[in-house]
Amino acid sequence: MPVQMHHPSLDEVALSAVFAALSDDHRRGVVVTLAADPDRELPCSALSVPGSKSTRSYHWKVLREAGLIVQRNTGTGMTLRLRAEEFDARFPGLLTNLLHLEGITPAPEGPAPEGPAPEGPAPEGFTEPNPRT
Amino acid sequence: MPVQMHHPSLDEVALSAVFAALSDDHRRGVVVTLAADPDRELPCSALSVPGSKSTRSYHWKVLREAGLIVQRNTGTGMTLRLRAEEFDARFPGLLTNLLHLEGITPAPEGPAPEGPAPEGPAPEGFTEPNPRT
DNA sequence: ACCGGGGTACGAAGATTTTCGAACCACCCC
DNA sequence: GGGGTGGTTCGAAAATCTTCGTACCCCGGT
Repeated sequence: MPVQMHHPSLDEVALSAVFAALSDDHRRGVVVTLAADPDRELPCSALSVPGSKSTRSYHWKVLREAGLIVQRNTGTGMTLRLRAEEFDARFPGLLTNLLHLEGITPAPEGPAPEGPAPEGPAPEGFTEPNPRT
Repeated sequence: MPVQMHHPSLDEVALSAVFAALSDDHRRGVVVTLAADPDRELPCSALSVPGSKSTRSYHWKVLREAGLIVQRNTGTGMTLRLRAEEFDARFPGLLTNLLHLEGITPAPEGPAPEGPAPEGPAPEGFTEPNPRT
């Protein structure tokens, strides 16, 4: 009924909701597409989610309630915008990592051409959190 | 029936399956608990997943089919081991990021106390993938 | 003012996930 | 070898997620 629907504050969204939202290929595709856009905002007519009007609307809702997008009303039509900064503040690195996994941004670690840095926290591999205390 | 059940190869698991597996609090708890262990392996009697025997077994199966764990038979009882290296090779950074989000490992970027490095790829914030080409 | 495009909310039907009990299997210990 | 412990699998029941049609709303154009 309101011309502006409800968007949760980022600290009331649970990690479970985020993973659930991202576990669907179409929804994940929307996030990736938005992230790849310079404005991180696109008319939802530009997003490739199959199904009827109501089905598409349902998916926007899931993404909205996971804190991933804002839906904005633009007279005719509507746009989806990725809540990139807010989201990254709440779940640091998640979005960034998703884009790496989807190949949108290059992996942070190509094979280092020279000069390995055995000092400092190497940002690659799976560094054990608790190396045998 | 076999004494050793089927574990998928990592490159036949889809990102969707991983997110679906991690969207459950109990299952995510298992992954985090295993990751916090120095051996990344624990008897499944040590994991805190509520429910009947069959329910617990069902959750191991979901995690197994997401490529997250290996189930090993130890005479009496059974252990779950996190497939950390393999998994990280297939989905780089995902596990690492999860541990940060769950507060198991410190965030890679505290507020740098001194000497900001405006050069080089800053590993924080949500760096735009495609800054307005 | 009416119409049409684009969207949301609400049920209901269909598909998938989660839970459980029962049947069964493998191993250890007495 | 028999019994108990710890686990898997198979259905079936319950809960949840997904899809869709319908009703309704808002806005812009004619």
